[in-house]
Amino acid sequence: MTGLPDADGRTGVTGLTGAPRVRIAPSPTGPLHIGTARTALFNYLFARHTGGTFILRLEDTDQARSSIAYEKDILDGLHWLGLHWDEGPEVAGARARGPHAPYRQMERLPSYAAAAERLRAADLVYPCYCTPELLDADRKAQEAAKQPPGYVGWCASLTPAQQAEREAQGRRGALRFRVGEGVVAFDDIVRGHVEIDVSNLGGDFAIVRADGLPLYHFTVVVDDAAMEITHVIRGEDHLSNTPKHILLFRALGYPVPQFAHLPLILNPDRSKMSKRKSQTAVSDYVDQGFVPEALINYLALLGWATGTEEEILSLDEIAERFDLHAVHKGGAIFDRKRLEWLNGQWIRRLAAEDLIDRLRPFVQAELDAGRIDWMPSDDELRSLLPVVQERLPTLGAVGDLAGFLWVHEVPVEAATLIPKRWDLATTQAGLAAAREIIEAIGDVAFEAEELEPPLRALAESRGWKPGDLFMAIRVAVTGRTATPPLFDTLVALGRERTLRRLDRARELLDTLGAGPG
RNA sequence: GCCGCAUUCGUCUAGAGGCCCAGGACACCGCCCUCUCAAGGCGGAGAUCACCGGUUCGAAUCCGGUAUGCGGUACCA
Repeated sequence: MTGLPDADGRTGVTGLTGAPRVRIAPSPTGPLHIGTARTALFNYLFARHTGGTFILRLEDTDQARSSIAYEKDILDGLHWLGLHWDEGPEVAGARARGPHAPYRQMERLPSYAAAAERLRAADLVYPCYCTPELLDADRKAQEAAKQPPGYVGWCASLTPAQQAEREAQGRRGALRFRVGEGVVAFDDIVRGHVEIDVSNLGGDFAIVRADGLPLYHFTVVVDDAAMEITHVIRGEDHLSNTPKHILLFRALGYPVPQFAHLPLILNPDRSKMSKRKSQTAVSDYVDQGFVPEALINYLALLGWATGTEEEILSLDEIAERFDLHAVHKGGAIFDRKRLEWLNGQWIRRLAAEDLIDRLRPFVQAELDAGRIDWMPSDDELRSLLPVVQERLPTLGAVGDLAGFLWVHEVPVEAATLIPKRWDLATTQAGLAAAREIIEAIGDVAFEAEELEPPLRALAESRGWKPGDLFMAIRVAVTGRTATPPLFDTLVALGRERTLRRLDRARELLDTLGAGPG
């Protein structure tokens, strides 16, 4: 096996001078989050722009919250976005490939144990037997005294004999890292120079739990070193944790990578984007019919700009232009309206066959939900594209836009059937006359160019505004006041169904006329 | 509380001392196109560049302070 890297106690700082190696390290404790996707994107862009390597590593040491279902959601989402990684697990649950495998932390336990042992041998770490209750009481006391909370160090100077005594009682200690004193400084690629005094770190922090499972701050350092990560590109929420990581890199004798902390994506109230206040799951955007091109394009421009006025850019075009130094420092509110606009832009750019392929699952979903009665053929969809493509804000809008074509009967409200400027009698007359004209046009000639002139002529001869006549017909055959262009709609519906729906609408009007009032 | 980070139109942003009494885009409003809805075109409104002081002939851009916001402060990641 390839585990136990650095068990030889390597201490020489070799430096990280080769091609860049970056990683995205999500925890499978929830569905793929927009923020994680953005971090993944920026790592990917940096790797592609610099000819570096992009790695996926799963941080699953929080066994209580991690699950294979979430792992699958994360991998699926990243694949959907087109953010392909060079090393890491391709399929949820499956073994990963790559020179530093495995890429799941629960499969890398021996390496953390070895690293912890090295720190223990150097007395840079010590077992702490404090109970959660004691820790909690300490914290409360500190809060009450307006003191910064932190580990007070009860177990920092236990003698080997005292430790042995506790172990003999069957107590297992967590491992705490001695933070020492001084100031940790680093030059963040996006934030610039940052300095934090070690006294603000909250005391000696735990790197291994009492049950033996390693903790985040520890695993991230051991793995980043083992995987030879050169640039740690992550969310700003980790900025304050960075000194802890640097201390560990040094203690372990590893070269310290470069850091780049990305601005946060915000809720409308400017707090960190959260499930409570925003739609954060990438899968929800997929389900609603956003195309990956648009989400990528949107996310890339959230916290970064090309410096030009280019706005619609593909993943490859963005990678060509990407520069980590140009990333913003301030957080950015997630603006769904702008995402929708971008989505429309990308949908309009799709080739016909591609659009049909992407639309099909959404039409199928309409069928599954019982909102339509049958599946249209690809030919049918293809003939609809000229009038539908520019009207789709999302793929999911297809049912709303054209669903009336694939149902046996369309619900029509009598009230909307009568155009604003018309009354009942005019509408009845209009639909009756229109019906005759439409019926007179044979199946063969049932084309938009054949339908429009005679209907327009009818309106003129009666002194009606064409728009009113067309609106009456529109509502009669679709049940709605907003649809694709009328004549294309009639053609898509076909002569028979158009006539049938006109008849039904006229019957509806007749019952209205016969009713009270 | 402590530590850290941030702050240009409602939103995303351009801007790295004079080209900016601040440009683009989304959203909004109006007009055009038009059978509705979109798309598209044109135009409009919208930012005393958080505030105060300093440096400079000149500051959105440099320095200091203040305010506000956010993040972190776990045997979560």
